[in-house]
Amino acid sequence: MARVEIGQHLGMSPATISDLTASFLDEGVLVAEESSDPVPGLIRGRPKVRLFFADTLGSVIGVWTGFNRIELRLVDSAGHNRASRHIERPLRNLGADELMDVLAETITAFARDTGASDVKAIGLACQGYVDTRDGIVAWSPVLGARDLPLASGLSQRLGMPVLIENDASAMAFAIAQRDPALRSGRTACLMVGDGVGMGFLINGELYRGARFGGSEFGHVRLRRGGPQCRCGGRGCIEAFLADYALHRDAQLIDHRPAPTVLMPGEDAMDAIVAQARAGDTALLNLFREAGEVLGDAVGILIQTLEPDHIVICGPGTRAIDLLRPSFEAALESQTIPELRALATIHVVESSMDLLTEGVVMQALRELDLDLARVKAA
Amino acid sequence: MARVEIGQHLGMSPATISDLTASFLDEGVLVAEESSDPVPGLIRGRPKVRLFFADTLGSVIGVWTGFNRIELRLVDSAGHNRASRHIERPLRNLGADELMDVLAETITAFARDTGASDVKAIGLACQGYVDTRDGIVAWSPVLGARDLPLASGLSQRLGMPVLIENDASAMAFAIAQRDPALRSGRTACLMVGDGVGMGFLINGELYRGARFGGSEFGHVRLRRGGPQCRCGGRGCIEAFLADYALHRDAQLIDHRPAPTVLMPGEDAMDAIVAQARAGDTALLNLFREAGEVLGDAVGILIQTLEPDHIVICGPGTRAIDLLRPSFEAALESQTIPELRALATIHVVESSMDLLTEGVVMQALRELDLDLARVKAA
DNA sequence: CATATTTATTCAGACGCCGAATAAAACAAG
DNA sequence: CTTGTTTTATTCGGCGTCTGAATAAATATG
Repeated sequence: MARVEIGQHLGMSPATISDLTASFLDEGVLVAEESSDPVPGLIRGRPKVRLFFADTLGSVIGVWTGFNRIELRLVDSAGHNRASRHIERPLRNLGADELMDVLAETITAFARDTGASDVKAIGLACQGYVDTRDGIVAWSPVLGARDLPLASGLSQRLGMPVLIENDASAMAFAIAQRDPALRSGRTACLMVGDGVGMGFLINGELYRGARFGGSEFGHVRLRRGGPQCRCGGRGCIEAFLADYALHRDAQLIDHRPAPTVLMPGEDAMDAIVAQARAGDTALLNLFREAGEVLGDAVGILIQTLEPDHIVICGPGTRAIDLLRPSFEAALESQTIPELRALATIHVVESSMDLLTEGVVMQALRELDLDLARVKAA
Repeated sequence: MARVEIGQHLGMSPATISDLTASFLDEGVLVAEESSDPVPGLIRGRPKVRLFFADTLGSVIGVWTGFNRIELRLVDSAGHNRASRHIERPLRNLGADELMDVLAETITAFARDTGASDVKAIGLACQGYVDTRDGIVAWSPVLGARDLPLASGLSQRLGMPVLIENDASAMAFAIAQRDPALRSGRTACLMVGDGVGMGFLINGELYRGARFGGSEFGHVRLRRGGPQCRCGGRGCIEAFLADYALHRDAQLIDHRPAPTVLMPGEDAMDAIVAQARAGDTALLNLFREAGEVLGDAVGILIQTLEPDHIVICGPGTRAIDLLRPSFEAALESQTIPELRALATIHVVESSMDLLTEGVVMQALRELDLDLARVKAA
């Protein structure tokens, strides 16, 4: 954050950083820290002056569209969280126009209610395969539509640039921004929640596939003839680990009819976990199997990508204690020890509101790469 | 190859290329094409003069160590193949020193016999997880030893730099050098032969994992409790598709005892394929299952990495006609159509001697990145 | 032979970055 | 209070890379 530190990060001399930052300071894009350190301790020498982005350059709204929920967050140009909100609203099977109308209205209402008059861009994270270059949702387990031009549609309605991103990718990015260790080397971030997604980072940058999207790792088939998945297939990783899958299978154990609501709420999931922790063997078995699938999944990632870091995150980590024994057994039974030893496994109990932070940061980065480069340091 | 083309590839102006190449031409590193095009056709304007690397700058020997075979190739600095040889020699379970002695002697004899007195470096491709930075074979299904410092050991014996590489990575690199389309975007190259390996290229550069190695995708477990694999596990992709696996299972069908030789020769494999093509239902079943596993494997790659290109190569392609129906069915049944459509699937009937070409090119690239940059264009 | 077309080279200049010197801002010691 | 030490920031001359414009070179067309 201080000029010297920026230089070290970027491998450039302090002189260069002074040159570059001078113009930004003149323009008011950056501001220098006012106060000196209150208790600088035993450090000698001229104190470093940290630089921050000004908070007057406009703000960005980050949005996550879940299965039956919308999360919103307003962030100013200094990166400060100004407001956030979540709304219960089923989005499944809306028509394309209807969906975009609902999203545009929700975003407009959020901006109005929070008094945000300087919104410059929208970052939107959603489930499925997202073409981040053209702003198209190519495929989604939630939205019925395929090849939906979501970014242009929203951009037209809102009159500002809209960037869309896969939700697991946004989460991966957010988590890596919090932990510098995850920004070096290869980090595979498995998000378990509404579904299962994977964001993959190489040296802090999101891996992009053939159509500038991320991975659909959650729909890798692990068990032939396994349980039904939202994607229409059977035996996908998601069909064992996602909230809807655990909830459905828990209902089936109780011989209750298949649940009418496809996506359970947070409290329904908490109840299942509590019942399992209390010793319900049938439920424990369910989590044991889920842990095994998680171990198989992480094993595939390790054998295929040799990552430095594996992150398991999202609401699904609420039951990590129940998953862990079978997870570790499955992982060990199918990975080469030398490779397994290379990857450190992190469990990050992140909630979905971290995700909106990620999509905002990614949007800022895309919108102004020069600024982002300085910020990244 | 002509200056203008190099500039277009590197995104630089022709002026810059002239500057850069001028010094190389003076030093004799590059040579300009003498003859004008014999039949330039209907092209107007001053004809382009192509530049080549001189063939007098020394040569490189590329080596592949298989299960019971060593392939050698001598390439001069212009990239011309000067000589090649293969030797039947079981390498399994040799001690570390013994193995390196054998390799050093084989390479020395090859250089002597071919009159190559200007060998500047060795590129060596082998199976297993290779730390390409430190030149260490961290794990290998062939060599018993683990964390074997193969590069330094051979370098000491031969008195020249030795670069080692995973064999599937080397093959991927070689194939991509032949087809420019594979050098843009993401290319996953699945090599089926002695074992199953995968080389992954991003924009023509080999993907490197946490320890600067490639993937061990062949040892992803696809079928719990499946057949025995060389790695000690069960149900790995390799345990269905590799030559040794097909040969073993073919023997078992005939109620013959398990074969004593672990790795069958090319003619033994050809015999099995011929028998299957003649209509042997049990063998056809074997290939059907192998094709299914191949489809599952490619499905995982597509869902995880969203590659632009999938290449299936290596000796195992000899039976691609037998694999294809079940391969395509398995692939279709478990991939999201939008993602599957992004990846074009190439079957390249490459033999292992292409591999030595790849490891030489990779070695040249590592040894002199500046030259390689020009050559890549 | 003039014209068009494409390739290659020359040259002055822009741009980014750096090293060394210098200035600035703190603390420590006498 | 003065001097020295330490670390941060800025200034400035200069080096190296690359570029655009102009020019030269080499071929085909009419």
